[in-house]
Amino acid sequence: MSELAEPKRARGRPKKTEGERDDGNRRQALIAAAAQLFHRQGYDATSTREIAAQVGMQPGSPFYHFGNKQDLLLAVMVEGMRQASERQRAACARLSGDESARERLRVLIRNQFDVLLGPDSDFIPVMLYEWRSLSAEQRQTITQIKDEYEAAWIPVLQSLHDSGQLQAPVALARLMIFGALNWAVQWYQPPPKKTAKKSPPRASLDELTEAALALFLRDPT
Amino acid sequence: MSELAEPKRARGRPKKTEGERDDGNRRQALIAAAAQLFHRQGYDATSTREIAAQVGMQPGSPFYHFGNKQDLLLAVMVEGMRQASERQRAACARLSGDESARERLRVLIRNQFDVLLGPDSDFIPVMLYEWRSLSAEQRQTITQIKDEYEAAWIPVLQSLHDSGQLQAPVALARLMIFGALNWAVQWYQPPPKKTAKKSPPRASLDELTEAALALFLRDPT
DNA sequence: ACTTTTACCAAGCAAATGCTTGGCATAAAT
DNA sequence: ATTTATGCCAAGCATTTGCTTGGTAAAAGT
Repeated sequence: MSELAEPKRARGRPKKTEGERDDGNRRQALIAAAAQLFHRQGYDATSTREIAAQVGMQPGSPFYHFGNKQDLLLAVMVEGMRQASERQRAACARLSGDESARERLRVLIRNQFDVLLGPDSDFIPVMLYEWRSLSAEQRQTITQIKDEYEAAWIPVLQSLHDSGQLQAPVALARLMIFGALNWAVQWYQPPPKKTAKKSPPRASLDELTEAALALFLRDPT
Repeated sequence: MSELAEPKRARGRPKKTEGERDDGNRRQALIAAAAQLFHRQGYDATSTREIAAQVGMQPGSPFYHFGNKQDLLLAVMVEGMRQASERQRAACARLSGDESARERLRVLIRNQFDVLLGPDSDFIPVMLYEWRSLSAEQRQTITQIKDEYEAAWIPVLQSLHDSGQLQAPVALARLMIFGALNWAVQWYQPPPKKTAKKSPPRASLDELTEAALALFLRDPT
């Protein structure tokens, strides 16, 4: 029956003296598992036991890495914003510099869809739809990061507004555009790779991006 | 001390023989209280005890009116959709008939903002942001009602698309427009009545409506 | 006057959940 | 070789939570 001699996972990793080599990848595994489950079921509907089981831990073990469940949620969101910001920076850096404002908006929107709907993107949806579960000061923490992320949109929108391609006031336009994009989490289903018959036509992220541009922007002059 | 002779609330209402006169207004009180608390704190974060206390009941009493907590949530959503549909019907009926498509969209958007952000409008936000907590068949129930509600938008959008005022494909445009509007629940704060100094300028629902129209539509040639 | 129905209270149960505590095995540090 | 720090297990505690059950006061029906 009970063979207590399984090839147990390596235990007892010490502190890392030489520059964070191979640091807490168990902690990262917890964050990833939590992101997935929080996304699928919601924060309150997901127990810490479930998260522990997903990474092969015992029910109490996650609390070695995180003081409480809320801290784990915050970690998911911070990790998500870190990834999103990095991607956005990279995507913008890929622009040669003299692109049109319309083109720069296209890049921002496409990146947002990627972060929201792409593969392994559970983090940002969790941030968008579970942030009521944070404490007041935790909320302040991620609000700060989020504002920084969204700041990159303002000059682009302002430029489009000045050239007449965007008519609504910039502040409200930004909020509504984010709404239109973020809401996609609620309805988007990725197109099947092997196109089965009878499946309703589903749009790709590129098609979504074009539709969004067509919805928000007028023709340049 | 314990005076057990308080003027206890009338109890023992029988079945209504004559056409539903004064029917279950305690049940309605429960639905309203649940809507408010679900809206403020979320479904999972609100206990049935809290709802009971809000209407002056004992912890177990709500289960006389509703079989379980999920049924109460469903009742909130159904009630919300009933109100929203009725308002939308009334607003559309108020149109003289030969209005422009743009004008008809304005009415729809304005009504949506009313339902989302107006006073005593906790029902629809609950429906939008808590429907993960429903069972599969409950979800089907409100999906049906919601589709009916949203159906009124399609001919208007189609007409705008045909006339070139709306460029994006109608199906995607509808989803994105609803996203832009529904997302307002996350950020909108009504403008203060007595305009205190130092308060950031906050838009009225009319201003939101105009901004939305300016964002989505082009000039009608 | 009587029965029945309605709407609720009083009390509590069983399960789930967040979190704690003490200990142990492994690996790094000395 | 010894010590120390780390990462996790095993077990459980305390609270919360959805929900149940038996009883009961008041109104409606007869």
